[in-house]
Amino acid sequence: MPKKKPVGGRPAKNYDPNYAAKRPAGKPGSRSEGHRGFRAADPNAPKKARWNADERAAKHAGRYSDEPRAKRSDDDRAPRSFDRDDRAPRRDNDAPRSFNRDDRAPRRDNDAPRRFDRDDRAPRSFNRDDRAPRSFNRDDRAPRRDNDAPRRFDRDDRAPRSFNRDDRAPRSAGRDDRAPRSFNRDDRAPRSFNRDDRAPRRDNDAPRRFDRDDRAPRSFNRDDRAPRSAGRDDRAPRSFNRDDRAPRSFNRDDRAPRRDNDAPRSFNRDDRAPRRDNDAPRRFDRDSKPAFRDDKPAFRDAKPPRTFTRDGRPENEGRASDFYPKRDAANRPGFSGDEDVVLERLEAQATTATDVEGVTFQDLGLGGNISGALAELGAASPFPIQAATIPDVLAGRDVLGRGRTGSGKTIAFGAPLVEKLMENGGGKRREMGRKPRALILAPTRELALQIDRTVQPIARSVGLFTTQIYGGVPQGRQVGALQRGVDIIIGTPGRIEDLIEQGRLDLSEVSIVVLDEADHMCDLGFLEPVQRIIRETASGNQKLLFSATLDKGVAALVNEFLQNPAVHEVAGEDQASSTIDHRVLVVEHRDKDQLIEQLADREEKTLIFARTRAYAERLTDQLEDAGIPAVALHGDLNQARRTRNLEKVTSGRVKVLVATDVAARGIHVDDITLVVQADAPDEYKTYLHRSGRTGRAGKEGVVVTLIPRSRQRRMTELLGRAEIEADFVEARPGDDIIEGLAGRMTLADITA
DNA sequence: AAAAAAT
Repeated sequence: MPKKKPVGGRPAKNYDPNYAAKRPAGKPGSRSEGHRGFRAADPNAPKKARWNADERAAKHAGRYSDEPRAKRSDDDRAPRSFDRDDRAPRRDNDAPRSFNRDDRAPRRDNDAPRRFDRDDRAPRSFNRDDRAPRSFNRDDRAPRRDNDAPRRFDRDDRAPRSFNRDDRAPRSAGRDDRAPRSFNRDDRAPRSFNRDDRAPRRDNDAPRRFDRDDRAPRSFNRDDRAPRSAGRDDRAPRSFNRDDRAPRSFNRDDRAPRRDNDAPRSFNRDDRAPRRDNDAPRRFDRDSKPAFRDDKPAFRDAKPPRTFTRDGRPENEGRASDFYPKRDAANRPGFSGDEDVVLERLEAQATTATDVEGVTFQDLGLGGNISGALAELGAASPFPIQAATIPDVLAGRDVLGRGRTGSGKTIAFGAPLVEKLMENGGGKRREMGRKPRALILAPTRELALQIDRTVQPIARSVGLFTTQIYGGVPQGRQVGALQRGVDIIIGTPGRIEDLIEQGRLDLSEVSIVVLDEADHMCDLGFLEPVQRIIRETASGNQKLLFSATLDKGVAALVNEFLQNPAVHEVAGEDQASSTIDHRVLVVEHRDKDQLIEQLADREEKTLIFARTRAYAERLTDQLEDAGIPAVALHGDLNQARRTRNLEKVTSGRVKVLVATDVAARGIHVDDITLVVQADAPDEYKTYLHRSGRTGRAGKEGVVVTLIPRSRQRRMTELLGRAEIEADFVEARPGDDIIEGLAGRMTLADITA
């Protein structure tokens, strides 16, 4: 029950210019001279009472126990619980905001907060890529607060939503397309907060708000195991290309000298030096990772795995390749390459398309139900990576698999995983509260969802159940599914750890662990949670690690958890066989936004990558303001909007998606024909994953990277590591090359 | 810098 600005009749004090004169005697007034409520402090007033320790303790009694709480002024915020079921007690994104409302309520009687709020957002528009982006870092608000230790108020301040409350009702009422989804209450409430408070900023926000808010997401309620959401995600790409190499040079010792001389800015070979400081911890961490050690047989002794055929066909002799290509120049001792790390050679079994001809999923050892489910998903016959890894997975081996983006990795681990569970499942099937027996970890929620869309129908075909465990949504439904009993968990690390700590998730019977985007899961920030989670599972169980850019980074996990893994990759997947056209535009910084606008102004789907959430958000606003419908995808959005925005692009209702690297890996959206990197990536692997969002299923795609002149050298090196050839062209807004890339001119004519 | 849990 938000406070409302009074309408007509009796004006509240803050709306009454004459209030100061009418103010009841004896009540305190403002101490600010010049404020209309100003009243000089009374020198004879009694000293203000202070809490002593006991009183304070009494006041807080019950707050952290079952004992009823002391009555607090904000207890009336309870109402939010009545429109949601499983979220009432503790949960989720909007909970903090509700606190916020109450804390702010006293201030909200006038319009001041709104102005502050706008001020808070203003810095964003100045955000260049190098600015601290996060809106809740607001030093400018600090002076206003004198009472609150907890930082989280900061965050809360930013969503002064009570106006929006008012906005919201009329909005949703007038909207047909929302009604059918009204069962999705969980998603709705959180949604309105963030967005709405931005409204004041714009003059023409109405159409845009429609764009963003009018649809409930659909993917949340998937814990229920509706078997029908046949995943279209994983099947598309049937091309046999390989997109990436893993080589990384290993020496970074040169960075100290470079960092020291900040002064000679003009001599910087690239613009990287000034940023170095940020990287330090991470690089340190990487360097400190266990290098490949000869005494660890895991990688060095990886034996050529069994052939994928079961009918006695000859083994693939002589196909073994270097899993990690040599980078001779960088490999020499003493050579200081750049920050990338060269990987130890690793024998991997390479499978080619011809090896797979005529092979069926049943040949590989999958049962009829599963093969049928795969066919329904559009996978009539196995891709090379699937043919390569499925037999080894069925044989119970640990497997490392590398296949280019969109080569069918999800089925490569998902299908045999289900087969194994079914074979071993026996009597426990469908038992209430049974413990999960397989775990699939992914780095982002969207990817976890997408994996589930593929794995769930396969699992259901043999009577197994999956559930998603990821953050940003109420946990009640997830916990409920666990209590009923599931076989396969698909999720992200944070919520999984959370539920383990709460005692609601027991992984002790997990016999298969899958890490999708395994190299990424070994990056700083992911590695440790992942290690902790894996340690919760049955020791010695089967591990499957997959990624398009699987590299040395996974050694930390391999050495601890894997035993004699089979290592597979797909041969012939080089950039020459790719369907992607790579371009680098050398641009003036001041032209960048306009160029992006011109590139995005096209009929087909465009994906724009920005380095920060703030920049992604700003670009989205800018495109919208220019009349180009666009949606954003980044971690500052609540999960409901993330899902909804992605769905808008998947369905084609919006053609432009502006994302951070949350969308770089694994996400499949049909028919993205242009990827624009508004900021160049720092790592070649990121480049490969981002560009892998286009050119899928053998279709053509274009990747455009915008860089400043100062970054040319660094970009050249990155492309070298990625083994990508790309033209560098200087470009200004309106140039033919821009028109060509956007499809308004024929690109061939321009470049020919 | 981003991502991944909330609070």
